[in-house]
Amino acid sequence: MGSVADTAFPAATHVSVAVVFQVRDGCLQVLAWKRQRDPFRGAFALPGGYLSDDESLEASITRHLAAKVDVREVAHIEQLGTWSDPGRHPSEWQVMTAYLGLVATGLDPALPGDTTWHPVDALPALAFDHQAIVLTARDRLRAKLSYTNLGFALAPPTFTMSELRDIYVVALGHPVSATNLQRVLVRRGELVATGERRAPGAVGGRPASVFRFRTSGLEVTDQFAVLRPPRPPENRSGDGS
Amino acid sequence: MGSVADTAFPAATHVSVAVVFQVRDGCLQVLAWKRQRDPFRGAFALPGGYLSDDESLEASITRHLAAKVDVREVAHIEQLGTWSDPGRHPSEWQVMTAYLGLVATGLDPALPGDTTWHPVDALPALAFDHQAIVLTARDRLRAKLSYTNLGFALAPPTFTMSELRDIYVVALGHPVSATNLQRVLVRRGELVATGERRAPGAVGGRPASVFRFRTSGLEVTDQFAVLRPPRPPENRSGDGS
DNA sequence: ACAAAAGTGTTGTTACTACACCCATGG
DNA sequence: CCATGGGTGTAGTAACAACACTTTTGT
Repeated sequence: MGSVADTAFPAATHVSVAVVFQVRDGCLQVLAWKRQRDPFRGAFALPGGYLSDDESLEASITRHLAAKVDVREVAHIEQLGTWSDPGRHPSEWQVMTAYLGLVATGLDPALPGDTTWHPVDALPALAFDHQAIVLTARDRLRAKLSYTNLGFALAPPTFTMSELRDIYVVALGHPVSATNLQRVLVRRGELVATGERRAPGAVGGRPASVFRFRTSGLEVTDQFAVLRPPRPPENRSGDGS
Repeated sequence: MGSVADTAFPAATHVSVAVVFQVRDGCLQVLAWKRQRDPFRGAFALPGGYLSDDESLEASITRHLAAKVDVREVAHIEQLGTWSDPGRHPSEWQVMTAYLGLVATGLDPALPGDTTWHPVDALPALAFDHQAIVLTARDRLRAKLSYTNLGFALAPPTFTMSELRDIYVVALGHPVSATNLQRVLVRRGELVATGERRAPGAVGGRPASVFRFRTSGLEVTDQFAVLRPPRPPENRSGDGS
């Protein structure tokens, strides 16, 4: 790939890590485990580890994540980026590829003793450059909630609009109207009503309609926010809708 | 970072490559060089090469790019992603991080003999998985032209709206109105008028105003395409702009 | 005068937000 | 019968696209 003068150097080690988010207890939380060894003994770190022989990064992060959480409960995972500052690890030349993973609200995966959820708004000291990675992951999540159907990975299989609204509020960090959220997501085709209704709570109130996401795979629902291509010059009468 | 069972494996080699785009001769072109050696002898490949000791990926791609083009003429560069399929290189276990680079229209950098521009719409056979990388890069460029000021990296220092329109048409692949493009970019604060005017061509026509981009660094200009946070209840008169 | 290119004014549309008001249930 | 939460209807708005029309030049 390089020119003739290039030869393979003693290669950097490559690790994969994952920022796994879940909305639980009313706040956005991230999975981290407590290091027992130097460097950063006692600090929390993101789950991950070394890339193995003949393994893709996707396979690597899935394998390492499986040691911390049941990966069947991770509804979505995507590559965030690769960090390669030579000084990012104190004693090793290490390149890191980070992933964003999402677990639906309501699940409570079994975790090993060293692993816990931490509110993103009140993070403990994190090892290496992991804090910056977490914030990058949160930015990615917030952006994609706006223009994709990524909510499917944060929400339980079915939900009322109030429940979904609460999830969006926590993930986005700003108020969201359940009324308008419903209309936006239904119009985009992300959400469909199941026809069921949820019984009201002890204090009364009208029973809420139950919704689900139409698909459980990532779809871009608003690709061209601006500068969209011109519509083909259809005749506007007699459209088949 | 990993658990106790993890040890460093014989590490994959890591290469960086760049998809360098320029709008030239009325189409979007990408920089590639012709391989003289196996594998893929005779095919074209993206510029790039091995990661060196104590070097970040950004430094690496800049260094390798410098062998093919004057990097001072690359107006913008950003990480695209990392490809790690074990089978992507026929004889070596190789992880690749790809970058997107942009060169402004009008420049004509000196290139080595093995390196040429290729229209993205008529690519020759590319080595490895480089064709997929080029298409990913084009998608990224098209998306970011819509919601950021990334046009600054494709346009010359100053330009008329017709010239800028032609660049956007080629990069986006669909018609763009110069009239509306001006209003959108000026309203967003991306574009400012220099006050100069460009003399009309031989066939006449009104002289065109000359514009420039306000900044030459990436800025997100339309962060919340949807689900934007509610406006704070300001009094709408007397804003300080 | 006329063609060509640039620029302005204006209307229409989409996809939202905002908010008043109505509906269904439990105590 | 009324508080509570859910849902509907509708007005307001930002940011576009579309297009007719006007301005400024060269021949």
